[in-house]
Amino acid sequence: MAPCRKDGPTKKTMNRGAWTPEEDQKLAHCIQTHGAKKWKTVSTKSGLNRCGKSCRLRWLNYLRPNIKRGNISDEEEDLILRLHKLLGNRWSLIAGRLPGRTDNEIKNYWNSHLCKKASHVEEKPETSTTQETIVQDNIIGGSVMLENKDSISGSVDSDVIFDVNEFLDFSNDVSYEFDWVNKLLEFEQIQFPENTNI
DNA sequence: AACAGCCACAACCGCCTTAGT
DNA sequence: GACTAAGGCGGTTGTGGCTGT
Repeated sequence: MAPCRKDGPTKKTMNRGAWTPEEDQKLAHCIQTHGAKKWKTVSTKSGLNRCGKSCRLRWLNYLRPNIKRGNISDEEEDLILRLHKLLGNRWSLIAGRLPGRTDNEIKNYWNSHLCKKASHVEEKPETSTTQETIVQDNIIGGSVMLENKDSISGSVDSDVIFDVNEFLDFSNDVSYEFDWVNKLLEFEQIQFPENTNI
């Protein structure tokens, strides 16, 4: 969609750039009243000369409660690497598995830190892109069917089936639970035992 | 001390999807 | 079903701070 629509303030008259503490305060106050969904309403009622998208971004990335900033742990980093391998640049999905982290933060972290790391890993021979293709090919139609691929593993003796909707449904996860991660890592180890030491 | 280059990150842009009419 | 407004997402850019020369 267009960033800011014709009705209301135009691009030229809108506030842009860094947010001030006063703006943050106004935004937080307005969201308390109107909720963090109706961004058009929030942007107009708050008196901020910002478009709804800008308000949304500011809230989601900085003002939202329970946000973790900085200090991405080794565990989280490893998780990001693995998830990126599995999901690609689906930052919102990846962020959904890291409580308190935002897609923007993860995206930035990836671009500035992990991108190099990942490409370095890929330079090594035997790091298969085939497996990625297989995983992606299998995430179709609401379920993930991971079949026994002799050419890759040869040691798997049964099909593994995930419900991708369940797998990617992050709505119920509040705490830092690793059940799903374990599931993923187990799968990785079964399918690609040679590639578990990222 | 001054400058250049690099890096990290906040914010913006534009496309796509979804919801409402 | 067509149209419009709004939300969501990923890519990109701008800028401030840090580091090396």
